[in-house]
Formats: sequence, C-alpha cells, structure tokens
Amino acid sequence: MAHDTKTALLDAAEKAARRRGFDGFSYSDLAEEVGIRKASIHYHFPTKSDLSLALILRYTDSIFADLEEVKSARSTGAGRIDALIDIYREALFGGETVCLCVSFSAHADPLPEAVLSDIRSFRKGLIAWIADALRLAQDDGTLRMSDMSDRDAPGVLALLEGAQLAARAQGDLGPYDDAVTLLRSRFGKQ
Amino acid sequence: MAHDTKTALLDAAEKAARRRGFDGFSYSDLAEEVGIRKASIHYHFPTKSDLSLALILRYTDSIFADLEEVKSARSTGAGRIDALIDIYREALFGGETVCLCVSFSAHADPLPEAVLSDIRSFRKGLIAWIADALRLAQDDGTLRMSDMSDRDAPGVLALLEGAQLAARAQGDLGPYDDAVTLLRSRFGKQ
DNA sequence: GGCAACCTACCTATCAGTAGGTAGACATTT
DNA sequence: AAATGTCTACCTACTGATAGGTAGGTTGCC
Repeated sequence: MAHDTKTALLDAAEKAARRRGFDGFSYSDLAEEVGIRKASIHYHFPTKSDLSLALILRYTDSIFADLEEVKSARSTGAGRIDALIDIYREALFGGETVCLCVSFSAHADPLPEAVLSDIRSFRKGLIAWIADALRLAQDDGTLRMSDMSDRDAPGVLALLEGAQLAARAQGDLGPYDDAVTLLRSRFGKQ
Repeated sequence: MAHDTKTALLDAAEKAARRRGFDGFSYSDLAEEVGIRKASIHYHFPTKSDLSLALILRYTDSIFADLEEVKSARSTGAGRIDALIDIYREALFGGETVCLCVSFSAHADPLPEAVLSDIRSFRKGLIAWIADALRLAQDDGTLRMSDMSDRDAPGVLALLEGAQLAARAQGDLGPYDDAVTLLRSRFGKQ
C-alpha cells in the first residue's frame, strides 16, 4: 500500500523529532528505519519543510481527536484534567521523548511559518479545552480550591509542558509526576 | 586579551543554542559572529562537546549567582518568587530565546553525559531554592492560599519553563505572562 | 499505456575536525 | 644588549562524512 510507507515515514520522523528535535534526524536516518532508499522519501515529502508541516498537522489533529474522546468519556472537570495529565504523561515514553509541540516550540527558528502558525492555533485550542474543563470543575465541585479558574488555563498547559522537559532531562517519569502534583492536589474525586 | 575571544565565543554560542538549539548552529556561524576563523575556535574548544559543557557550566553558575543575589535583596517569599519569574521572563529576550536549560532539556539526546548531569543537578538546586522561597512565603504570610507548599516547587519550575516554551512559540512575551498568572495570583504584597 | 512507488547515481553545500604554519609577546640565556 | 626558545592565539588549507535535494531510470499494477 502507498499509505503504509507514508505513515511509516511519519511515524519514524515523529519519533525522531520528539527525541532529538527536527534538526536531529536526517532523511538517511528515516530511510534506514523504514527500509527504503533515502531518495525515495522525497517522493512522499519533497522537502523537509513539507515533512515538518505534515508532522505537525497529523499531530495536532490526533491530539484534538483524543481530547474530544476525553470529553465524551469523562463527565467531570477533574476527570478531564486528570485524563489530560495522563495523555502528556504517556507522550513521554518513559522519559525518552517529549510531545511534538514541545519539541518544535523549543527550537522554532528553522521551522517554516506554516508550522509555527499551526502550533500557535494548537496551543490556542488546547488552552480553550483546558479552560472549559476548569469551568466544568468549578461547577461540578471537583475543583477543590476556589481560587483556580479558567484564567489559569495557560498556566496549566505550561505546567504540563514544563513537566515534560523535566522528565526528559532526567530520562524518567519521576520529575513529571513531581511537577504535576501542583495540579493533581487541587482536584478532588472525579 | 585571551579571555575576550573565549567569552565572545561563549556568548555567541549561548545565544545561538538558546535560539536554535545546540545542533542549530555551527562553528562557521560562531566564527562569522565573533570575527575569527572557524579553525581557531577549536583552539579554545577542541570539540563541540567541550563547548556544550563550558556553556552549561557557565550558565548554571551564573543563574545560581543571580539566585543568591535575590536571596539577599528580597526578604519575603513572595518577593523572591516574583524575582524568579522576572529572571525567567528576561531570559526570553522578548520571545526570541529560551533559557539554556530548557533548550538543552528539550533535545537532550546529542549532549554528552557530563552536560546532562549538570542539568540534573541544576534542576535539583533550583527546586531546592524554590522550595525554600515557598516555605518562607508561608511563614511570612506573603503566600495567599494555604494549599500551596514547598511540595509544589517542582511544579513551579515546570510552570516557568513551560511558560517560556509558549512565549517562544508565539514569539512574544504574552503567553509567558498569561501562564505565570497562575503563580502571581497566589502571592500577596511583598 | 499510464501512473504510483520506488530505485541508482549523483550534485553541491556544509559539517566537525585536523595538519601544519606564523606572528608576536615574553622569558631565558649568552 | 642581542640572540634564542617557548608559548599563546591565531591563520590557511585541507579531510572524510553527511546534509538535503535532483535527474532519470525501473518495476508492477490498473
């Protein structure tokens, strides 16, 4: 199938980008991992810029789909925040990778404007989702302290991404769990 | 002077690493910026690994020195946390760079173990400093809500680093200020 | 026949790093 | 005081490896 190779390339590229950054892997690396020749990758992604855009589009779509699923699976605000914390935790792969958004944000300079634009709208959407969950948690009583509000949504996202950095630096999940304590302790039963 | 060239190289390398990542600049780039030939850089830093280590050592020393200064300049817990938020804010250079620790943590893979080890102990020291400030804030009454404690120090650091990522992705300070609202709103008069 | 999905072979640019030389400051020797 | 040696801080010129990307051919399916 045509799609299998393309998907395999995206999978390999995403893994590499999240581990070593977008400049940290080459078409050679991908070729070896996927099992085709280097030049053949250009058939699917003419330039590395094209690849970076395809990567971020697939990634943001997938995360937004996950968030929609969380919305229908979890009815309380605390439950939704908890699920979000888990999503970011699993994205760490035990401390070997960060999420693509973190990886791209950290070294945004070489990326094409279209990618940066997608990252910005991804962040916007995420913050809106979190704000919604925080409002819900206030209403349903699963947010313990009354001083946290939807205004804190950007802070929640920053906390999650920063916690990923800490885990990545250490190479294990410990620092992530330590950092998100600040969040978890503020939510009650789901 | 001998030292001026070496310092100029470190300055240029730090700026580049914080903007584009450690793999995002070359000895050629440094040579052009500093005004010496590429090969001459190897006299000061034989390999790029050597340069990465020199960078992180200088950086962590400088931050710890800043934190000591804050300790003597600010007597309240809230004042110290506020000063820390400012330090991380200024490290953004308006959204063009992140701090070196964030840059290195995001793409830790190519870095030598000695650098990662220094980053880990840097994080440890930072968290200890923050925990100390949080305890002080509890004692002196400048921490508004009683539900925040020194246990939240890893979360505070994660929040600051994550807020830097958000600002870097956007290219301006707005997202940083939005994210640290979660912190600032919890502290009273200094 | 036509097209998708590869391939081999090659390009130019750039990477970190090396070899070997040199100009000038400074100390030591004669 | 002059000559010599040594050291720092550069230099020119180069290496092999690798980067992203291109040209043009081949294979097999519809």
